[in-house]
Amino acid sequence: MPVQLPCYCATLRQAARAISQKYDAALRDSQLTITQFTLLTALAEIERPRVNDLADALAMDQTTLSRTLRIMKRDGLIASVAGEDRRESRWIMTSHGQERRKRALPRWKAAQRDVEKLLGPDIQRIKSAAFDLSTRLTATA
Amino acid sequence: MPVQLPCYCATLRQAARAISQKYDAALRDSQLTITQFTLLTALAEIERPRVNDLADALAMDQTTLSRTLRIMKRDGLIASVAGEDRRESRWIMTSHGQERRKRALPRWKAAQRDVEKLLGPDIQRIKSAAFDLSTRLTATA
DNA sequence: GCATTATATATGTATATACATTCAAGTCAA
DNA sequence: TTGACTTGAATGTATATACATATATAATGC
Repeated sequence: MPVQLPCYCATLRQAARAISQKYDAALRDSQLTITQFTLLTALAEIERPRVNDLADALAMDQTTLSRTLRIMKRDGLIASVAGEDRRESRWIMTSHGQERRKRALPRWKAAQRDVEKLLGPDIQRIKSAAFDLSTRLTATA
Repeated sequence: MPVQLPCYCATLRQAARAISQKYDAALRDSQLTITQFTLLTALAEIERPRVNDLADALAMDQTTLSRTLRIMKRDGLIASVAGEDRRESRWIMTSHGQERRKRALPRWKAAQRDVEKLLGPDIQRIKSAAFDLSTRLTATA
């Protein structure tokens, strides 16, 4: 059994690891990690974002995202297209990516429901508190 | 600015990333990551644990821990000693590890206080909810 | 005793993560 | 217009993470 730690960071990391394992397992058959699924979802909602737009929206480091995008491009899930500025490139989902996301969606939804059952109504509170924390921490950084 | 995502997993990962950056930055001068600091703290409290004891207590995968311990051993922070069973080894903090942890403690405490200020009393709720989640998720796994 | 099974840990491989730095391209001021 | 500065993204390097599997040792049943 896990032990109660005084450290907020360690406790949050614990929870993130545990929930990630659950979601990754749920998505395994769909050949997507939860990170990749999240990115595909972001691409479904943000119009031709640059790496930095995604980094901002997802509170991820640009260099982290850079490598993740490369992997997903290699696997044909996304593609980069030229922007106006020759430095930047814009990212879009390929049809292959769209298909895979579509197949993954019900599994993701099932995982969401499982977590809701597991935690009860607290889940909404913890989610908004977690979001608050990200927002405030990235703001002061 | 980060975007509100419906995914519990993505939101928790976001928060874990953000808070980890804060703690890692706070501990940088002490030459410890928050992961390593957490492990040293565990070694201060658990008597000669095996890898699996630590994995259980910290809700980490045994293979993950295996690599982290190797790094910390390489850096002289911890040492392994023989157990009764020839398969297992038991882990202890070295005096070097104790020193480094001692130096890191005030920085860690400062980070804790900062987070408390940033989130207010919600922090306790999110912490216990996060712990609940780990416990329940690892129980059903 | 020996084959089978169980347990403790490590390794191969792959993604996830981020800091420091580099590289390329755009902006702007003198 | 060119040199300084800024900005967008990638790379070098290192830790963090976990699944599948391997390895070594112990326990167990016959």
